[in-house]
Amino acid sequence: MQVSEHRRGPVRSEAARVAILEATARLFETRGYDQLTMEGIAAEAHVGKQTIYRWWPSKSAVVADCMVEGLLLREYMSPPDTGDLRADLTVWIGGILNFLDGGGASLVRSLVAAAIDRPSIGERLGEALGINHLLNARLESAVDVGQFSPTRPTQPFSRALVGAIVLLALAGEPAEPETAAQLVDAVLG
Amino acid sequence: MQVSEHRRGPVRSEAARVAILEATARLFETRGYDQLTMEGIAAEAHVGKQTIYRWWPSKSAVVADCMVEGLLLREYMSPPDTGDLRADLTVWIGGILNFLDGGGASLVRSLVAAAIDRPSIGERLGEALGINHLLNARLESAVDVGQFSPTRPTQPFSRALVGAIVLLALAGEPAEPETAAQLVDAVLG
DNA sequence: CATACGAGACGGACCGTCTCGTCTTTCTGT
DNA sequence: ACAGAAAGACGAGACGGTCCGTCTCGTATG
Repeated sequence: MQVSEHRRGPVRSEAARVAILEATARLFETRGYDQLTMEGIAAEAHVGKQTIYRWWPSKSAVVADCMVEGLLLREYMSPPDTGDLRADLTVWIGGILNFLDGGGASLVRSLVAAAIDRPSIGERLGEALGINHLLNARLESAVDVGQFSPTRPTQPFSRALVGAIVLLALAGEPAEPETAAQLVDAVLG
Repeated sequence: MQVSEHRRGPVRSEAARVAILEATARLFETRGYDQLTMEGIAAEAHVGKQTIYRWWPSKSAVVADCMVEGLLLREYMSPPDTGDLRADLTVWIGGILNFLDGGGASLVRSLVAAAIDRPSIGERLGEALGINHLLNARLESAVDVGQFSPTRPTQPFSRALVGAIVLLALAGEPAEPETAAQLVDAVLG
């Protein structure tokens, strides 16, 4: 029984989809979230506005798909693993703080704004940025070596660490050199 | 040499200032931050738009002053002090999570949105909501009783705890009963 | 022949500025 | 001392501008 899986007519244009996501990522990184407009995306991607609205309900949904596709951030997401948890976390957070001071804070603010606008982005943000995956994996590895107590739940720990970083990004104050080490000392004990 | 401290003409109307802040707080709590408009505030406060723009540069600046005046939140900011740090933090965070589940999450999301729009609100948020003051005081108290290591910096610890709560609010998922205890276990160790 | 596409017109919401006429406070001249 | 002028805050709202989200074209594709 040959059943057509497609309606009649042309299928969704992959070229348009990619062009929209890439244009969004491009504008997002240069202009920030609130300067990002549907009309701007359409123009940048050489696409009709209706083509965006046909597949995404809102600006933040487009941004969310940009993250899922890995077009945003991707770096700064994977803590190193040299066997020394405290040192690894300090280096990792130090790198993130440098990124924040170098203009990354506004990008993070924009991502949080997108997450507020559409809570599902918040989950994707957390997952895509490795709150659960990469950082948790590093913590599990530390448990095996006896550097992290098995009684401490890793997921809430990761949430606290990432939450502190997000608050630092929201505050917008330049981080002191010792901020990373202090944060690690504070949460590791 | 009599030097006048005032320009000529009438002084700023305290009635208008209070009416604007109260109208903002009222609309903010019922409508949320993005539904809050300058024109809506002006109408609700029976005030000309120019009177708002004369004293505040933006919507988020008005919201910031609402917080400074204590017209927003105020509860949920003071952790108890029974002498048992772990229990106190668990109870305190549990109360906040209940508040978030009961509709408070969208209010927090709106406040974070305001903080993004104007970073100075972020600082005021932190200060006014007790990240530094009340929670730090509770931690210092715990240091005196030997329940919190003096080598752990209290300010970054507070930031991590509040950051975790903010992320929970942004995620929008209802909190499990054990979430508060898990978070405390994760950060206290 | 059904449907996605690029392009863009359209009404609506809200922004931030401005311009009214009115009222209140302080300075100036007699 | 006292009238009036000067300055500025006030409520109200008109105005152009930007962006939204919907819609309607004609074209291209399966």
